[in-house]
Amino acid sequence: MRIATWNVNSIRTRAERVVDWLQRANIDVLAMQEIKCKPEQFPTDLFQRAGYSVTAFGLNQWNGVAFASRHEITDVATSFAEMPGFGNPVKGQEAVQLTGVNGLPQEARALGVTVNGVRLWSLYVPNGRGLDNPHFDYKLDWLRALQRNVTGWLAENPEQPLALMGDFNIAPLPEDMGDPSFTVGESTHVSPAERELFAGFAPQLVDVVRPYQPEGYTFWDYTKLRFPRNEGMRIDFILGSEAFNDMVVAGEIHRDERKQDNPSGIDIKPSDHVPVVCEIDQTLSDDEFADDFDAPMIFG
DNA sequence: ATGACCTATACCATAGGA
Repeated sequence: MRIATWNVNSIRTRAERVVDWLQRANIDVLAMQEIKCKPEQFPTDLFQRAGYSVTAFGLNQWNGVAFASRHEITDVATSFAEMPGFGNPVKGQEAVQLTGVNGLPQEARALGVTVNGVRLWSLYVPNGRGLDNPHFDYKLDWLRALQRNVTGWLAENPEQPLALMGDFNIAPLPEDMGDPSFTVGESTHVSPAERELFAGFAPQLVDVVRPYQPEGYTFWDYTKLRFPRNEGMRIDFILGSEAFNDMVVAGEIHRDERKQDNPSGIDIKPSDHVPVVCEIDQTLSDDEFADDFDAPMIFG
């Protein structure tokens, strides 16, 4: 099963390009971030015609997360426990917008699903905006709450194949930051606090792509010729539990999707992020329950 | 020269992005 994450920067603008890539890259499950629309505005038909079902969560023109999958999606969650909120309630979304642990309205930044027995989260970690901005504290609190959830989920079931996928808005290692306008001590994405929190997902969760793809960025700012100069950042990740990581057989960063010209010639501008992919072989699973996918269990 | 963008919206200016 080929699993991917992609901050698409508006799915309505880029739907044809995304679906074309799904087919070219033979992707089974895609976690999307920044769909920038409500579920009823999502171009679901286009995905369905290509053989993908869609689960989307968005409140307005900001944020928004979704999954597209060739396999059945179950157990949908639009937030995790104790997720903090930010800002003001979105008008007209009282029915679906939950209140965070801090009393503020939760944003559309997390979507949990189960596919083929694998628990997957599409995550759009808050940007932070600036080290002295309230959004930065929100970012750290949001990550701390996520970490508490991961600890809880794996304490409950240590053998569960689980992956956090998405735009973490953190460049964890020095080599992950190639944008000269970001400086340790002055900028978000590279601060010690953010990097410590990211590193804190280990050893429960590990970056499953980096062993296969040790170099390369996943984002280049639209401005300042960042892509032609290759001044990007590695901020999009797939973090897998031990059971998930044991099944991984490939990891990829699809850098060409940042190019203006689509490899298939579709005239749609690129997102500022590129897809990050991992391939898992579920026959490698040690989980006796996962064996159900291949052969009936023999009891007694 | 280190600048040059992109998206959505109560739309021609602003918010948000990273």
